[in-house]
Amino acid sequence: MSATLENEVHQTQTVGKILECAERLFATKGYDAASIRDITNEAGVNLASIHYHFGSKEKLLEELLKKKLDWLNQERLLALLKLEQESKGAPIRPSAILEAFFGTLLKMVDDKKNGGEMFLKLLGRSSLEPSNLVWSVATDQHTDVIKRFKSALCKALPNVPETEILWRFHFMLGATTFAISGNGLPALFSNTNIQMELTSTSQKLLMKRLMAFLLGGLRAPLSKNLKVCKT
Amino acid sequence: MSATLENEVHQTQTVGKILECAERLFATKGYDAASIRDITNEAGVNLASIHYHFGSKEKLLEELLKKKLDWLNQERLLALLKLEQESKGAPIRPSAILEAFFGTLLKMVDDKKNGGEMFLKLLGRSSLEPSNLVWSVATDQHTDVIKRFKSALCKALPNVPETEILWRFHFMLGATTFAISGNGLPALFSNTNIQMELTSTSQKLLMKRLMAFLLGGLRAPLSKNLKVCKT
DNA sequence: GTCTATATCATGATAGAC
DNA sequence: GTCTATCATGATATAGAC
Repeated sequence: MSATLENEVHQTQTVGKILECAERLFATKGYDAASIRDITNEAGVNLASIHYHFGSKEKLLEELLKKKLDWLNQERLLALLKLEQESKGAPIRPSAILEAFFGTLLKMVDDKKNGGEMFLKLLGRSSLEPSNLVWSVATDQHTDVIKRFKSALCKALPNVPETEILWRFHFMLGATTFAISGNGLPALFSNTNIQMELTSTSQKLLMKRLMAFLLGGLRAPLSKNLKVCKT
Repeated sequence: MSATLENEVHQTQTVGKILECAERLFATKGYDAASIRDITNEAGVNLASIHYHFGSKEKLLEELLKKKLDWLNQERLLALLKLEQESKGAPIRPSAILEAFFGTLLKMVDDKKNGGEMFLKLLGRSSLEPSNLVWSVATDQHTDVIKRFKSALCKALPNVPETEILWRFHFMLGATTFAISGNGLPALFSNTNIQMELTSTSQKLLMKRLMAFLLGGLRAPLSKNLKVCKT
C-alpha cells in the first residue's frame, strides 16, 4: 500500500516535471529545437520516461495543448454563460462577447507562474503548422464553445451573415495570435522613436488596442459582392 | 573556357533545383521535417551540395525567404508609387493602400507555377518562430517599404495616431497570415452546413472578405484610454 | 506497474578524394 | 564543383531491472 502510494507520488512527480519543463522548452526553443534530452535532463528524469508516459514526443505536445486548451475553453464558456445570464435573452454587446473569447486568452499572458505567455506563443506557432496539431486535438468541448460564441455573435450582429462571422472569427484569431507573439514588431517599429513603448506596453493597453481593432473588423460593412451571396 | 561555362551552367542548375525543391518541401512538410536528404534526393543532386552552395540548411531557408521577400516588397513599392503618382500629393484611399500591401501578398497564392501558396504558408509559419528568421532577413528595402506604407496610412487616416497605425499594421499581418494558411477553418466550420464553401472559395472572394475586415479594424474608433495618450 | 540502460535508425554537418 | 565516408547528436523502440 505504501509502495503504491510512493509509486503514485513518484509518477505524478515525474509526469508533472516533464510537463512543466516541456512546456517551457517547447515555448522558448520551439518544438523541434527542444530535444527530449533537453527536457528529461532539465526535469531530472530518465531519457525514456517521455516515451513511457506519453508514447512519443508529439503525444507529449498534444497532451500539453489539450490540457491547457480544455482549461481555456472552460473559462471562455463560463464567461459567455455569465454574459448570457446577465442579459436574459437579449443580444449581448459584441465587445463583451469578444472580451469573453479573446480576453480570456490574453489574460493568460499575465499568468507568469504557469508560463502563460510562453504557452500562448507555442499555441500560436502550433496553429500554423502543417501537422495541424492544435486543431486536431480540438475536443467536442472546443467545437461546442466555438458554436456557442458564433451563435452569440450572430445574434449580436444580425446584419452580418453567418458565413461572414466565421471568416471574421478566423481573421480575429490571426490578429490575436500576432498580438501575443510580437515577433514582427521590432521590424515595424524600427526607425521610429516609439520602440521604447514596446517593452513597457502593459497587457491592459495591448488588450484595449486589440479589442478596438477586432471590433472594427467584426462590424465592418460588407463589400458589395458579399452582400449579394448572403446565406 | 568551355569547362568554366559548363560548370556555371551546372552550378545554376544545381542551385536552382535545390531552391525549387527546398521551397516546396519546406512549405509542405515544414522546415524541420524536410531533411536535406529529402531535398537533395528530390532535386537529384548530391547530399553535400546544400552545404557547399548555401553553407547550412538554415542559410538555405534564409536565402529562399530573402529572395521572395525582396521581390514581394518591390511589387508593393511599385503599387504604392503608382497610387501616389495618381493622387498627386492628396491622401490615398485607405483601401487602396491596403490593397497595395496585402493584395500584392495575396496575389501570390494564385502563382501556382512558383508555388506561391506554399511559400506564403511557409512565410506565415516562419514569422512566428522563435528564431525570428523572417524578420532578421529584413533588408533596408523591407524597412523602407514599411516606412512608406506607414506614412501613406498616417496621411490617409489623420485621426489615428502613428503608434496605433503601427500596431494595427501588426494585427493586419496576423489576420492576413491566418487568411492564407486556413488551418483553423475546418474546426470553425465544422457542424455548419457551409464547409463546402471552404475549398470552392475563390481567391477573389477571400480577398474581398479580408479587405473588408482589415479596413474595419484599421479605421476602428480608438478606445478612450488610447485617445488620451495620443502621441 | 514504473523506471532504466541499451540498441537502432535518421538527421545535419564536415573532411578529403576526385 | 562533386562525391563518398564518417561523425556527433537526437528520436524512438525494446529488453529487462526494480
